[in-house]
Amino acid sequence: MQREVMDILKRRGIQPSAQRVAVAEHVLFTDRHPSAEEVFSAVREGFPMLSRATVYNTLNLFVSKGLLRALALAEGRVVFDPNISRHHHFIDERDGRVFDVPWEALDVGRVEKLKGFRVRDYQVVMRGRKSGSSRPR
Amino acid sequence: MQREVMDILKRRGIQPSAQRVAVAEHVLFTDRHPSAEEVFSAVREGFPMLSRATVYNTLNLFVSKGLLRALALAEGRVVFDPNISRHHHFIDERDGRVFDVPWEALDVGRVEKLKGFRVRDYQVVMRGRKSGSSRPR
DNA sequence: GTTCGTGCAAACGGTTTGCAACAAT
DNA sequence: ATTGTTGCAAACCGTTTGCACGAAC
Repeated sequence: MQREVMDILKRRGIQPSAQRVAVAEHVLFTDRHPSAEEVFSAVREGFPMLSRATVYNTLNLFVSKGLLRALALAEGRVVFDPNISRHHHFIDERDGRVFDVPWEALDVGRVEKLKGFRVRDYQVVMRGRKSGSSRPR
Repeated sequence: MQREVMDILKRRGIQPSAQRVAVAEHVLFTDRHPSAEEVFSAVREGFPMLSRATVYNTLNLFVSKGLLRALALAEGRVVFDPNISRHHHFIDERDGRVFDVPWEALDVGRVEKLKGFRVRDYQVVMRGRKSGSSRPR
């Protein structure tokens, strides 16, 4: 695992320090859209010598290297999404949790033909309540 | 104009103080999606005895009364949109400006049928470059 | 005189930056 | 020696809050 993560980092031109690998392990393989603070406390449990600044620096580094996307969907907090491919997002209005919605699950038409705008990227942002299992982890 | 704004506020159960009317005049009839800071400096030019806290309180009051929508589209700042009806948004990646895109300009299908999500509201968020007039105001 | 709105400054939460220490090359 | 990475604390920015004053009913 460590090995694999180190390779991913190197492939993007990121020097794989111990802290960066630890952060990567927690953020690259999740579908939970963690905030910087969540990453910080989670990683620190198994890695106490880790500072908040390093987490922020590392996450921003990953974003700039294309390993993560930063999402500013809800106000006041940015969350990170390791899913780089096109997809949509659903936000649970109760607790602010963010869920990925597959690109093929929705049909969006006429975006490319919009007059006056050169659309480089787009997504549908939905808000509502997740139905089914009331509070899964 | 003042008269008209006062009526709008009263109709929503908001006591129309001088500051609230001044803020309303600047934010209710614009398509520019101003931030709180922008509202503050703009309104203060014609109304110097106005504090930042009052602007924030007033904008939040307007949101809670349904006169405005708060949008957290770009990170680090919330902007306010007096357009309450359904519409989409386009964000110019050069300068972060936000534009409304009419609801009918796009086709979005299969949102209501999404398994596992009860979608109460949604919009398409697009990013790219505004074409045509390079820097309109 | 009670309620409501305001201004001010302080507090706040999330994020960034400056800097000195340290590790790796 | 140079370069790059970390931790710490301070700075920072947008926003909220506590409080006392003042206006309106």
